[in-house]
Amino acid sequence: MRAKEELPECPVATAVSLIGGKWKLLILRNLKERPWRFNDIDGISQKVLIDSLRQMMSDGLAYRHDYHEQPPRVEYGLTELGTKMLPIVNSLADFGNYYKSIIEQN
Amino acid sequence: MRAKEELPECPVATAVSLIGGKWKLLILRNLKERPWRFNDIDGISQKVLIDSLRQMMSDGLAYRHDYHEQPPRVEYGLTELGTKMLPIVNSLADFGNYYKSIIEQN
DNA sequence: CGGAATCCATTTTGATACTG
DNA sequence: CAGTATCAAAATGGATTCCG
Repeated sequence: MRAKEELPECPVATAVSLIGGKWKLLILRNLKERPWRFNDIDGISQKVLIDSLRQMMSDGLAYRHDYHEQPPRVEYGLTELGTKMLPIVNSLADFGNYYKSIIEQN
Repeated sequence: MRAKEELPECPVATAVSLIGGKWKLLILRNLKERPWRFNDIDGISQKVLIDSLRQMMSDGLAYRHDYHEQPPRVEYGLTELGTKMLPIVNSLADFGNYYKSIIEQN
């Protein structure tokens, strides 16, 4: 979790600081569907994926569970706090669909 | 407006492609309040501001009105399509407020 | 498999000075 | 005031190699 002092005053800016960056919203979209195993996201590289996940974990939005198996198996998912972000994903999806429908009319 | 072919299939990815980047959501937050004149946004530089606004205009989300006065006066605002993004800003604000309230409890 | 660690290229962002 | 132009700095992205 962030320290209070690091957060902007504006709530929108606070949220942006948590899910900004090129990929976090898409990661969120995937985590929403199901806790999931490494790999399998669009065109994101391993480095960027793991970096993003670690930030989300340190912000209290995602968790990681290691099954301690061989071969390795881990699982990522949203914490309860993380699930509170789902309305953001939904409003993005709504707008995306609307935008696409407008585009297609023309 | 974007061409259909440039848009990702996923609606979330579509929305992210429109409001991604470090500043667009904050610009959207400001445009929401009122059509407004240049300058006066947090710590954003003129260059980034104008670059972002131009992208938003070319995507059909924002408009620019030039009053053709001396000294120059222009006004930026959201198009009707742009206002359809406001639920995104609202969900961000809701989450931001929630996150801050959690932080303060600890 | 699920990473970690490097190294580097590209993209974004930002600071400053200048113009009509 | 509302921008341009230029350049520097920083964030981000990606490829590759290595490890338990």
